[in-house]
Amino acid sequence: MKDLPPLACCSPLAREPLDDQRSAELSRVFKALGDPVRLRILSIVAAHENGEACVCDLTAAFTLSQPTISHHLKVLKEVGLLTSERRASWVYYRLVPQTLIDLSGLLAAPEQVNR
Amino acid sequence: MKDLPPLACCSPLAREPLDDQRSAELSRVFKALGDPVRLRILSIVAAHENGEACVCDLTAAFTLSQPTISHHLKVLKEVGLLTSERRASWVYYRLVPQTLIDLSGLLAAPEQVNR
DNA sequence: CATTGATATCGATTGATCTCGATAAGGACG
DNA sequence: CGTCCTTATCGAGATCAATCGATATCAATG
Repeated sequence: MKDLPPLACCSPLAREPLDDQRSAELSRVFKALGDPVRLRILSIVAAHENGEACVCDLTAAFTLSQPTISHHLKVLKEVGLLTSERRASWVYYRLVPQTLIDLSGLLAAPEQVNR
Repeated sequence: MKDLPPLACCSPLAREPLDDQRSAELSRVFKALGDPVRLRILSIVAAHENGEACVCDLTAAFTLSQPTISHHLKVLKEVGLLTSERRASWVYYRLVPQTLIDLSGLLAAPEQVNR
């Protein structure tokens, strides 16, 4: 039995070679993910009741100051990973699923991700 | 007809709430992706003949200095996104598909990524 | 409308990162 | 073995990012 030919293309990254502008856009989103605090914030928001968490939930989960959490939330919002909604005194954050799906699809094709 | 209940969980991020250590590991990989030059390097390597490219292919694709490209390659290699192999005078880099697949699977479940 | 509680913004500081030129190290080749 | 070519490492300069305390904004409430 012969070996299968190597895949011509192992990642969607290769199908659309990134030009300068696209790589700049994408890198902003990955850079936002490139901080442990921000990753945990996303994880907490995603796992929280109703898929949303207020700032107070988040400050409670870290030993960081409230302005620092607020800063990280702003970064995540600016790149389209989170949205926010004010309800009374509280601001609730939730994931933007499509952004995560887009990134996921860029890194690997769905058929590669079998679990 | 009633609304469907909201998904309990829209991203694998939520299934395994990230602890301190895991978020630190993961953020290192995302941080490596968080630079436009490095994203383009990955893209060029992936799209290159046989899925590999030597450093000279990469320096030719940028206006950056050779030490700068070498630095970015080191960063990508340290987090497991690239491997390298020396053949004669040249060093060839290629993607590590599993790392991309793992990240992809963390951001979105395969069934979310329909294309 | 003054007060209180929740969140955002500002300015400063400290530490990390990108980039480069200079140089070292690894290999081919005459 | 000296030279040349390719790649990696080093050290420095400049820019960027994380964090904090102080303070502003916004909404509820008495």
